[in-house]
Amino acid sequence: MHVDTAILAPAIPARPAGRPRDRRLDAAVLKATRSLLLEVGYRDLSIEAIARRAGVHRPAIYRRWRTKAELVHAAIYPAGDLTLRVRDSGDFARDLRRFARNAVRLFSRPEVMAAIPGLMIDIRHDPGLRDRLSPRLEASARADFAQLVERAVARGEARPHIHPDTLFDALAGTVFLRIVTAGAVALDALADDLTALLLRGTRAARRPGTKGGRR
Amino acid sequence: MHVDTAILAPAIPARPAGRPRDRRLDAAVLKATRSLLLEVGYRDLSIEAIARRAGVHRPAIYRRWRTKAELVHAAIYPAGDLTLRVRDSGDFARDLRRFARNAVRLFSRPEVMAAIPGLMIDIRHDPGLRDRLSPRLEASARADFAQLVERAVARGEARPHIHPDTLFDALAGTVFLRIVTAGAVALDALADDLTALLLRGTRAARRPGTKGGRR
DNA sequence: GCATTACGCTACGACCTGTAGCGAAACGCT
DNA sequence: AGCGTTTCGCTACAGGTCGTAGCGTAATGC
Repeated sequence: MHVDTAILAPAIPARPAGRPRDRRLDAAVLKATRSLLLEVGYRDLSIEAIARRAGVHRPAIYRRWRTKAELVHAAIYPAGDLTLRVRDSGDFARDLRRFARNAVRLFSRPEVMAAIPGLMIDIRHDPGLRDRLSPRLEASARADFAQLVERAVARGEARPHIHPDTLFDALAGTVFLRIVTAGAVALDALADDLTALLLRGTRAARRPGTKGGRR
Repeated sequence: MHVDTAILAPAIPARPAGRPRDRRLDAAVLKATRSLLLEVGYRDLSIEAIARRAGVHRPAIYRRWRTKAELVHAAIYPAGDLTLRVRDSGDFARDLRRFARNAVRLFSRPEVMAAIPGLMIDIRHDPGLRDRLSPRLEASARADFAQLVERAVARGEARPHIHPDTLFDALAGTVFLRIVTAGAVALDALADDLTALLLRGTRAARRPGTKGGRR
């Protein structure tokens, strides 16, 4: 956005000189990207087809986004970062469950699930891409989450030495892998189950006296 | 392999009639696939380039594998399924840690990490592909893991009502997401950290008392 | 008016795709 | 020996995408 430009290069005027870009083209291209992403998937998503549907020519797209990955990222943003944020409610268990459910909602969105593996590929291909996308994709959500954990520790609701990033990955990664391997089924149950698992751990209650649960 | 053929279609003789395939071509193609996958990544991996490097023509490849996804799967198998299996040692905590470390080792392999997002994309694209790949990629490892959990519950080491699939996803998905977002750094620490998290949960200890244990 | 940039549009060479077809080779079967 | 079948090396095809270059024209700031 123009805000970014101003921040990154304050010396340059807001209007860069020359004919300004037509914002309607941006919107048309992003919309076409989203719809085509759902219809044909990331692999068969071609700049050519996007341009056709948007009623634009390819050079207009290349002028705005360097690669398909950056275009797709722009098209599905801000789905990623925002929905993974959780306000501190003062009840850590509740916040964790809310985070898990947000993750379920996020990764249940077909266009998100269609985009993420593609972005993973292209990020692996071009390390610079990670630096460009990561801040908006997840880095800021991570920072928020770390605060959440820190406060829960301060309140005595969570053990110290919990690594927020590990917990973050455990929540998001679990939901992601489940949807990839099993599809979008029984996700409410997964969110509750995962929350309970992360809160209590796998261990049996300290008194195994009544241990014969099953068998 | 020929064993599969015999199992899947016992009526068909082991030798299907006609000129037999040259196994050396299989090997050359798979080897070329692995090396090219590392060099150019899944996206830019073309059947054409694989054929060139393997000293083979494209039709010979298409005769063996229907799609790039199936070829890549064949090329990195059996990395996936085997290394995620853990024998029951009688100590659940130990087995979980071992599983986490195995996941780290598996997803640290560059060719595995280069292949997986690509397979995710193509699986999403062609649902039949999932049915063909999943059994070897992870379904059997899941079944093994479920047994491990069941026994731990029977021994009183784990709570009943733990969902093995959730725990499986929590282990594998966490490691996967971490490596995708942060790269292959500090993974030993992650494995230990994740294991502790899943065993004990996030909650502060009620009475730390004589516990404390390691670290 | 001048410089600059975006736009519509066309075009280019390069590459990959999936399939078809040719003659020859390698097997099982009769 | 002959037949049917399948693979192999090889060539070729039509179709698509890629990323860029270039044209004339439009829209802005100076």
